[in-house]
Amino acid sequence: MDIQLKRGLLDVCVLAAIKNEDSYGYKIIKDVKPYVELSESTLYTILKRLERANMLSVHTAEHEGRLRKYYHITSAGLNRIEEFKNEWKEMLSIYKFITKEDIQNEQTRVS
Amino acid sequence: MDIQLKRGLLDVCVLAAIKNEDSYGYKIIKDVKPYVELSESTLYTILKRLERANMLSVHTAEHEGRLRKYYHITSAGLNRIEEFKNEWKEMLSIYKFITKEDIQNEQTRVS
DNA sequence: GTATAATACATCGTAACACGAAGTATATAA
DNA sequence: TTATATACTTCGTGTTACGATGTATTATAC
Repeated sequence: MDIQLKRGLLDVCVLAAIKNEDSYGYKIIKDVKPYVELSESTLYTILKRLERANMLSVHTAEHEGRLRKYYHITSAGLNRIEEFKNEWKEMLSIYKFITKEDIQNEQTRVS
Repeated sequence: MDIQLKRGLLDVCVLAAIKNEDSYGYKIIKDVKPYVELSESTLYTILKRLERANMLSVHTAEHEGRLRKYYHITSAGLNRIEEFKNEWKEMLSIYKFITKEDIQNEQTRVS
C-alpha cells in the first residue's frame, strides 16, 4: 500500500489495537500487520507521539521475567477514533469525486 | 481534515480533476476545493511531482491574451487512479479494523 | 483614474512523518 | 551451540503539505 495513503491511518490503527485491552509493542505489530504493514521503528515512533499527545498512557510490568511496556488508551485516544469516523465520511466524498465517471461525449474543448 | 489523512489522496484528486478534460492550476484548485482543502503551493508541488512521474503532460496555450499551462493525464496517470481503487479496498478493511466493536458490544448489536 | 479583487503561476523554508538500519537484551527451540 | 522469537530503542534520510512571499495581468468597483 502507498506510504502516503497509510499516513493518518496508522495512528488510529494503533489506538484501535489497544482500544479493547491494554497491549504492548510486539503484540500491536502482530495485530495490526494483517491490515497494514507496520515496522517496529514506525510503531515505536507512533507510540511516543500518541503518548506525547496524551492519547495513551504507559505502564511497565513484568511478564515472565521480562519487562513489558503496556499501553492504555485514554479518553483523548477514544475521541481520536470517533473523530476519525467523521473524517472517514469526508474521505468517502473524496473517493466519490475521484471515481465518478464523466458525462460521456461532451465536448473535449476547454472553454 | 487531518493533514496526514489527505496525503495519498491529493495526488489522485488532482489526477481525477484532469481526467475528463485538460485543466490548469487555478481551475484544478476550484474543482478540488469543495472536496479537499488545497493551497496553491501544494497544488503546484503536486503537479510538478506528477509530471516528473509521467502521470501527466503539460502544454502551454494562450487564453485571452494570457498564458496558461494545461495539464493532460497520461496512461500512467489513469493507471494510478485504477491502482487507487484497489488501494481503497485495503483502506476499507483497515477502516473495519479500526471501527470494529469489541466482543461484549457485538452481542447487543443487530446483525 | 486608481484601488482592489480575481486570475495565474512559481519558489523557499520548515515541520511532520514512515522507515530502514543498527543496536541491546533475554528466552526458547533446533 | 546456534538460531529464532520476543521486546524495546535510536539515528538518519527522503518525502511531503503548506504558509509566506513574489511576479504579472485583467476585470471590477469606488
